[in-house]
Amino acid sequence: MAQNSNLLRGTLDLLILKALTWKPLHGYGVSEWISSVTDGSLLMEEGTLYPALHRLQGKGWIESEWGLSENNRRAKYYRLTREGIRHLAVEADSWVRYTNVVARALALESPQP
Amino acid sequence: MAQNSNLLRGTLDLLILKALTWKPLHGYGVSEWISSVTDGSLLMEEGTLYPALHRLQGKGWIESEWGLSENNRRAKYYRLTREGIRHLAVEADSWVRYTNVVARALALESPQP
DNA sequence: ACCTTCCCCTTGCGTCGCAAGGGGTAGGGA
DNA sequence: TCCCTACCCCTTGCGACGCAAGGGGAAGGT
Repeated sequence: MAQNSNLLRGTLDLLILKALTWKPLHGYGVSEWISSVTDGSLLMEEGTLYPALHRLQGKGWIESEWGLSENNRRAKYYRLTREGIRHLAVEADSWVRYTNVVARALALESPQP
Repeated sequence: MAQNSNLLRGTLDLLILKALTWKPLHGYGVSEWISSVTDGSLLMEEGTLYPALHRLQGKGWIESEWGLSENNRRAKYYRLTREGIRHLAVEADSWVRYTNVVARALALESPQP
């Protein structure tokens, strides 16, 4: 999948929040999760990911805590806040409705071959 | 539908190009088409639309010609170029694949209520 | 004469993905 | 021992672009 930043823009927060619904993850883990659930087709640059995490924390949707990773490394673990859970639901719903509208528009039959 | 510019970003070009698959339209007509096929749920600001049209023309995907509207007004009509048609197909396909991947990720069952 | 609708445009601003840099540590292999 | 890879965090500069807020002008009705 070509890296289309315009597409990512509408789903980045969504994907990160969704990743954290299972358990607290560090940034690296989030990026691994995203890569895995998209069959490696979606790569997230670190220069995209980390600022995004800080942004989400600034909005109060996630909170962080330093800890130790499974590989015995210093890592910052992020967890969803109650507000983050709520926001994820709202934004996911809005995303689904929006994409449905667009999909319907694109599916309209145009004239000519 | 809340005006989420992050979502629009990935679909604006797509919607404009799709609108022009029927027949040449002026900017105002494009915005009317989009509003109509989305049941009025997607409003496009003029400060968004016109620069977008110029951008698409710059890429060679559409071309323009001054004419007279049905209301007897001076209007610039845009039409798809051959390249524009090709690009629309490619981008639409990429959009569908991308949204499918994301939809699948969002549909994964998270633990906890 | 005015007002609404139609139709075009630009500037300034803020957001944000990305490329390109930076740094540091753990563990294994040469 | 030394290096190399994998892991893990971060920032700066830049460009792209949606949007709010401005602008202008002409047609048709009241």
